[in-house]
Amino acid sequence: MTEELSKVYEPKEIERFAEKIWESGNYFHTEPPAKGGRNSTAYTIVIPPPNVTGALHMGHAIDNTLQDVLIRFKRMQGFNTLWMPGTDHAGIATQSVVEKNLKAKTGKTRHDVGREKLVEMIWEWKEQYGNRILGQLKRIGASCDWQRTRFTLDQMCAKAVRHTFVNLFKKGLIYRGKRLVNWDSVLQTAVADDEVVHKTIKGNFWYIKYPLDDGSGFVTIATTRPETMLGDTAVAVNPKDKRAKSLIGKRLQLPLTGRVISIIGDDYVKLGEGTGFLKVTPAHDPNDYEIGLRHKLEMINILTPDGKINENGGKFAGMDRYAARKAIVAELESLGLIEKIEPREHEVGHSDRSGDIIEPYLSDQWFVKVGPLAKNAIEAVESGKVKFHPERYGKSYLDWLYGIRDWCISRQLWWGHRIPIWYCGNCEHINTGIDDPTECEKCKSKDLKQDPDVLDTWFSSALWPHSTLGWPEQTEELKFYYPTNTLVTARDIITLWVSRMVMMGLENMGQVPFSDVFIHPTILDGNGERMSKSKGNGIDPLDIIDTYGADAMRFSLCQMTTESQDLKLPVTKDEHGKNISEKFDIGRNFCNKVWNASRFSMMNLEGLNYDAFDAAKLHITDKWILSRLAQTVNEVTTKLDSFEVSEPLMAIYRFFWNDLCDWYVEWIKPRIKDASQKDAPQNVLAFVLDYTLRMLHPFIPFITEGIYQKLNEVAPKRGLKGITNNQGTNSNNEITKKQETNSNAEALIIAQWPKGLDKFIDAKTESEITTVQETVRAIREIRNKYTVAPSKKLAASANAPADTAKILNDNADLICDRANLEKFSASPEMAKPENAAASVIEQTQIFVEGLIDAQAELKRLGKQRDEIMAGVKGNESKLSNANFISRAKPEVVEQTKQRLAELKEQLAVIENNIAALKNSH
RNA sequence: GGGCGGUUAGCUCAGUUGGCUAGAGCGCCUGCCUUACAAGCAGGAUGUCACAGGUUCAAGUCCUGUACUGCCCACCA
Repeated sequence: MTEELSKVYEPKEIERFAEKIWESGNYFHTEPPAKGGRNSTAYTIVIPPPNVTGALHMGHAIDNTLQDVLIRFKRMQGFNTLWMPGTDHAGIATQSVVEKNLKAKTGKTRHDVGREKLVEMIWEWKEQYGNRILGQLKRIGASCDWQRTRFTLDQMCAKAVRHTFVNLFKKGLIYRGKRLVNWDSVLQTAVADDEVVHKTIKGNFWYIKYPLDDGSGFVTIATTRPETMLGDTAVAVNPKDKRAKSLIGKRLQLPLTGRVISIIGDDYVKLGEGTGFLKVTPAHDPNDYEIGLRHKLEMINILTPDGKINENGGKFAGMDRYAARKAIVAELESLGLIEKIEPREHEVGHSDRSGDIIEPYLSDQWFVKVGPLAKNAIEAVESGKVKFHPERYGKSYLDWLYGIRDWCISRQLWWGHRIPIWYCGNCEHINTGIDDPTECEKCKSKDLKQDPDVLDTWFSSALWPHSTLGWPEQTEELKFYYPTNTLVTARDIITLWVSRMVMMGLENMGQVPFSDVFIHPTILDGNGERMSKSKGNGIDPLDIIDTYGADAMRFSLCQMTTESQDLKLPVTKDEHGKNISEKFDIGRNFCNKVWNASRFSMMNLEGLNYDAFDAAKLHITDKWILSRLAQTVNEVTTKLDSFEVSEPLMAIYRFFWNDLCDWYVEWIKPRIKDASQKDAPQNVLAFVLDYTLRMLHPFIPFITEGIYQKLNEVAPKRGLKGITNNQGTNSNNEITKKQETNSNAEALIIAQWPKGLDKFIDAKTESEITTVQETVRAIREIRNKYTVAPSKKLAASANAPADTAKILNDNADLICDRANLEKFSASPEMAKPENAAASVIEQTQIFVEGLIDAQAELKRLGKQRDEIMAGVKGNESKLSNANFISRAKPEVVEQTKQRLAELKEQLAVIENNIAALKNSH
């Protein structure tokens, strides 16, 4: 990078270069100011900690890119900016991956190796894969404060978890109880409601006859899970059912078990549903459980933790539940007790982690009583203390909280935060403590046994915004960086995670954990399906980075980040088997354009003289590009602040490519080569490039930093002398104090975000240049239509109203330059030369001389006439409508009138030209 | 079953409070290797804004309904 910019843009090279700059300046790291206290100069984001189970995919890429955009934007604005990184231990997910691995390699189960050994193995796994994830984040360009990297299971987080549990337990908000929970028979643990995914599967509806005890017949029940009959303790019927009166209270012989059960009446049974008779299995169905409680029925558990029939299943004991289902159906069939079998599709809960079918299972579990916590979390959003962007996602958050049920937080796993509860061997007392208790609080017995279960992963994730800052210690970090500012995530964890962070943040800190929740689109594959490992449709961001570069990937992802809820990302494989997608072309092409425009600039900034700059000598094109820059800065800043990403990025894109490259750079080429004129364009170019790099930096940090460093070498002293003030620092942050001492900073990452350019906004200049550009385009169009060689110089002229003619004449050199003309002039009296092609813009006729193909000209003009005619008709019909005149806003009516008058004039001119052409034949 | 989205050019998508002839990128067509850039330059073609009603002077935009489609939530045997 010490030589001039290489001819070809090489993303890898510049990525490595920029990384080194950032590392050597330690710019990602930040500390609270010495004087302390949370104030408006802090800006904090905590990363949604990726699970250590695997590698990152494009969903993470977009999530972290957007966080980095915000962080870099705010850092440049001078905030003391902390992006807290880390990973999540992801209890079930990680343990099951390691267990599978163990089984595949050694054939052993977790019980073979034991708790301690298994946990050790998982830690090893975590080291390996956690580091890989952090490596991926670095490649994406994430400017996290890596020195603060946390893990949900590390000492600091563990302390926070322990405190939270003990506090809630002492408040009575955590309790233990025997409840029907979602049981995963593969992982052998309870899982939360939201870890259960419902899938439609094809099953059967089995109609089974239960004989009446008195031999007077039978009732028929219908079920999708026949094996659960082993646990039936009643059959229910709606009391309003016609058959109810004679049957309630009667007794049934439960087939295969010989158990006698009663027929009971319960409103829950819906009339006309099934057979009208409902088998009641309180230990294996949530509704039946409720019925069981109401009627004080016996609850018979028929399953073992690993999903087999237990000793209560008689001769079916020991069979897998699905084998038992078959056997039971077969036996019932042979007994003639199956009335019929109907195929039926129904919703069945599956474990999100193991994929196993969830069984409702009665067991002792720990719960959080969420009512009071949810109430506060609801209030936080309803009062606007926490805002969702886009707003509509606030509704799913609130809906969920309004319907919330107690949260089962215990898991029968080994990987996770162990529940800080000790049972006394001598009395019934349940002990808890922030430190491990050594004796029972009540009877002083030393016979204590810790609860074997661990906590749901989300319990520790819920504390993430404050646990990572050191809570419960009142650290300087906690005081300064909490509450955090923005949480960036996808919509699928609004309930699982966002809501719980709000609950726990309010509970532990008394303050919301963040003020804004930025929900970005979900990335789907080309078929519109969600990416997942099992489907094999996930895309590794490193594939994309290898092919297109990190900046190109970031650009494209940002460009796609609109308010829509999904992003389709069709990919194909290249010859090396890497995923590629033309969606990233826009980013790659743009980065290439930035590279080349910068190369051009560097080549033309040699000898830049800051002190020679004279504001009085600014050319109209200089004023124009500065005005465009100022407008763009304003738009970008406003939109980024309101969580728009695509729009501000595309505003810079248009400015950079269409204004700066297509017009300004071309226009200054002659002046910049002329020693007597070069000072203004050189200084303006350096300034505009500098400020454009600043705006682009949050989106494409590597390439902009690389170029900025080069710019610092080529033009160490820059800015517009006498106009732009050297921008100082507005921060308390030690790092950002290093911000520009002159007009430039030592690194772009800490350069000041552009501001205060409103003085450059110049509507008159912009409108004049627009007139010039339209004229150039009209001439080019004619050239193209006549396939005039680009190198051939032509002569052109224009008939225009006096004011327009003046603008055109004043800028004739600009027009000649961009339309490749040898001469151009305009006046209100200008006549159309013989053999000239003509075009009409507004009140102006453009003539390009020497083009005499009458046929082609007629065709061109005919088309132009049709277009204008359509406009005339549209406006006429509006104006002939009395209601339009009377009801539309006066300025709209006035506009329409003017527009119509203009169009009519143009039409007349074109028709004259057409007539003249025809006559000349 | 409840809730939230989507349907705009061949493809992937923008379109803020209703208001000039509905836009971008890619792809396509024509002409250019013009000393920053062929990953480029100049120009061009392409739309019943899903469908049906309604409100309005005016609807891609607001309202109602329909169709298709995606996601979230949900204990129906």
